Amino acid sequence: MSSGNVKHDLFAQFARIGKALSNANRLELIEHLAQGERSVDALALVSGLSIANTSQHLQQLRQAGLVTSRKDGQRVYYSLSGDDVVSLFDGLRRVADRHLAEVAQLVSAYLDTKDSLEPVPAAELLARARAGEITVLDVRPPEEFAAGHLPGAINIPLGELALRLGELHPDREVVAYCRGPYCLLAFDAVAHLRQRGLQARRLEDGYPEWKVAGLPVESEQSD
Amino acid sequence: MSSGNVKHDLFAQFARIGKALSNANRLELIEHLAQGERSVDALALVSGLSIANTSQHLQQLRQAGLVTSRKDGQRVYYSLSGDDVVSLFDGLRRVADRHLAEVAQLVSAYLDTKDSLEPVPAAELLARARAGEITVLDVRPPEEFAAGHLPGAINIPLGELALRLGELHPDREVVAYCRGPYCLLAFDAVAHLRQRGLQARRLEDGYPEWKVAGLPVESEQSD
DNA sequence: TATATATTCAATTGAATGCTTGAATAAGCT
DNA sequence: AGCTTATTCAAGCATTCAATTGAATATATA
Repeated sequence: MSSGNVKHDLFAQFARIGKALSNANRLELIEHLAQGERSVDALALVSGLSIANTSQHLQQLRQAGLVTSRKDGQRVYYSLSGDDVVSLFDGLRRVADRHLAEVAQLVSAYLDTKDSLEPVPAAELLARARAGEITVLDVRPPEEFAAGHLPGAINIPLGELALRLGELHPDREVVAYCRGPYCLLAFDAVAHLRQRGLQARRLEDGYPEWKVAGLPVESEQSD
Repeated sequence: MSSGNVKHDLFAQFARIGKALSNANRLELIEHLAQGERSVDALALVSGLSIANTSQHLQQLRQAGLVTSRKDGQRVYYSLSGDDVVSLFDGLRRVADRHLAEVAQLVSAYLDTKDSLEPVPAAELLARARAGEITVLDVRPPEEFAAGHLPGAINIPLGELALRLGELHPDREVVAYCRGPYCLLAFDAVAHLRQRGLQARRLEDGYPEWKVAGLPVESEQSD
């Protein structure tokens, strides 16, 4: 009995975390937080939830130990409570990928519709970027950007795109890229930008392919 | 919008898995299944749930893609759908360990009460085992047992203990051990056996310590 | 001191969850 | 064919959840 109770209590604690992961909106918040500390209203904006609702979900995540918060001035910043949360989220994604048929369907549908976005070949990007006709957008995290990126590219991670639209020239076509041809970040970015009325396409490949092809790159140091 | 919907749908799928992990009883079922394929009634027995309730939880786990089932004769055997489920569960446990104060409290309370179980020193176990006064019980998984175990030990993984009590001599004291001094399997086994009215204590250390101390071991090959 | 801004709290509503109970399948056994 | 065992299905009840709404705290700015 004593062992049984403690064990069950322990599982009940684990279940609190499972419960925190049992809602799509909370998972979306976690994904945004995986890119760094965010305030409540920034999270509400990117997730499309009301402020109050966002706040309440964040509190549930905090009670489950998945996020922490700090108050600075009149706003509260939330962040993931550790890298283990990221890998837990990854584990969730991986299991879903492998064992839920619905996920495979969604992903393939996703990629299909995206092919209608007419990707830009590397040579075309290079020529038009040199001519100043396009904005080259790198949607990877800053660390990866710093390690190397396309010449003249500006770096706005996908999660910050909604907040930093002002940094893009409104009349110039945007060409987005990320890690590789199947990296979803660039798809998302293009879809997002088009929604906002900008002209946007994605690079046919990603940064690694570009580099391997011997095309010019920049890194923070060489700048 | 299109991107937003697909993305949200994708998260909704991930959330299904989170939901499956949001209940203590389901987590307990997963833990048992991590030790191998089990029938519904075996799971109901070890988890203390009603048959119908167990069946329903298992169906939820199956719908979330975490377990699969096969029918053999008149019974249905469930098993985890992959190793990724085990590591997902591990991730859950790890996050809980690190970020939930309640878990730390429970675990320390657990270990405290267990110290009242007066662990058996290695030398005493060796002497009394040779004299045939005690049953030496290894509660680790069969693979680990096969790789090496204490001389004369019998192997009943913790999850099977409830089902295989009959294999233990009812009047002989049982000394249980597992991986190490903080391995909870042996604690659980002792608590469980005492509940069932057997005399039981645990070895002070675990198998690795025993082996390192130069005490005699057996393995399946040398048998 | 008044007035925004950012966040949280509290109350409410409709839907979902966990568990129980009793009936319905379905596969052996005699 | 009957009987037993193992599992699933279906209905019902108390509890919990997600989201909305409007009010309540803080913290800044004028």
